Amino acid sequence: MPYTVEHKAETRTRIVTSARRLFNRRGFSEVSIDEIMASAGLTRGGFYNHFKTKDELYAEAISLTLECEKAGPEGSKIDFTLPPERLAQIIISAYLSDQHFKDVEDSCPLIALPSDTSRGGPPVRQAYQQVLEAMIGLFQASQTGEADARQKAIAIATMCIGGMVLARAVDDVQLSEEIRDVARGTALETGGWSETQVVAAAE
Amino acid sequence: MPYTVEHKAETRTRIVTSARRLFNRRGFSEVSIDEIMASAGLTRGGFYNHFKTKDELYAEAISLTLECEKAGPEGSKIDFTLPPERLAQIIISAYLSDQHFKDVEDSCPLIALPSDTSRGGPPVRQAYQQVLEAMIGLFQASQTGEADARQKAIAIATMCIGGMVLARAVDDVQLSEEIRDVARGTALETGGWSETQVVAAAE
DNA sequence: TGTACATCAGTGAACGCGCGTTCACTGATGTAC
DNA sequence: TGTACATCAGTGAACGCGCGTTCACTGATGTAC
Repeated sequence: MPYTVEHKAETRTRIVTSARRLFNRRGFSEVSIDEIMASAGLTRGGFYNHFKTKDELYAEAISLTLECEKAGPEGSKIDFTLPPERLAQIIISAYLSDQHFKDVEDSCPLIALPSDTSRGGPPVRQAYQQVLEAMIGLFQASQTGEADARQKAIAIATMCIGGMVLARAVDDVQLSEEIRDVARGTALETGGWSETQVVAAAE
Repeated sequence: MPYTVEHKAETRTRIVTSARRLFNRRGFSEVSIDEIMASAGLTRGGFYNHFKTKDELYAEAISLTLECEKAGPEGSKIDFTLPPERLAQIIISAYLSDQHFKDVEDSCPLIALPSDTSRGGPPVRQAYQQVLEAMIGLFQASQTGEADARQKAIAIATMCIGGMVLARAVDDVQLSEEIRDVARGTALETGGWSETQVVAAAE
């Protein structure tokens, strides 16, 4: 048996990672297999040793987020062992941060690809849902004791994702910031925290 | 001068309307000029009598919403002469309604095309921003007297659009409804209204 | 330990297809006489 | 009022191009002897 199983798995992951970055920037249909493979250091034809069709990639590109780190941008090394309440506050801030806003390629696919996902088949949508549920679960864990913990978690997630989606679509940088500021404030307030609290926690 | 100016303007509008519906369903890049023209009852070549490139259509397709009716789905004839506070409540409910959720083609482009817009040039983004600002302005008008009227308006808009974007991307219908319910409740609460109030107002 | 071999990940030319755009044309129309 | 004409909205064949996918191949590798 030539080449190890690990070798093939590694190559496959490299393809999915390249695809995720390109999809985040330009969407599913505007990225060609040629580009994905070249970006992974491979050539066109080899793609079909790993995937049956291009569509098969979509779901995997979105799910990739779950395997590496739950939410938040690549660069920000968030400590997921923190107590849930503090973790939630930090994630809200990181999610709506300037860094995450600008880092399109490595950003959360929930922000970059909702429209593409809406138009996709069940596999992509299920992957999207799974990542979203993970995010909701994270916020829900910060609301222990609250009767409407899940509702609050959903509201916070909607604020974070919705705020970033709008901030990215708009042309004016100032409006973009304004939306993110409001989203951050509202999300924190919904969670029962004030903005100053988070700043203090970050120090 | 053969054919009236109105005739050409009408045809142009017909093309943009067809494009808007197709874009809403499948996104900018997945719709061909052939399809748009056929859907408008015309043939391929004529397109370039009205537009220089395909890109020119994107902004116009999004702006179209402003000219016809401000926000809300095509079917729901919303009375924009109502007092701002009641109008806002009705719009929130209509925006997150089952009808608007299912009517993809005639839905608000803010929901259907945020990802496509993010990847587009300044004209599309400006058009998107204009429609968003109109929606924010509408909610802001319902908050007269409030010091943070604009912030509240932005939060409500983010909830409405973000909620619908997520509801459309997710695979499970129940989760989809759950998100819209939470978004509706939170948006109304942010505006200072209760759910029951709106139901009463609708009767 | 060294070698011959079978496997299969990766290559790159080739395929058919549909796209955005161009262009020579046609024919419905408003206008000048 | 009736007609000949100029205009230009709309037509549809044609263009070059890049896409997703296929396929015969190649050559690096782990394994059997």
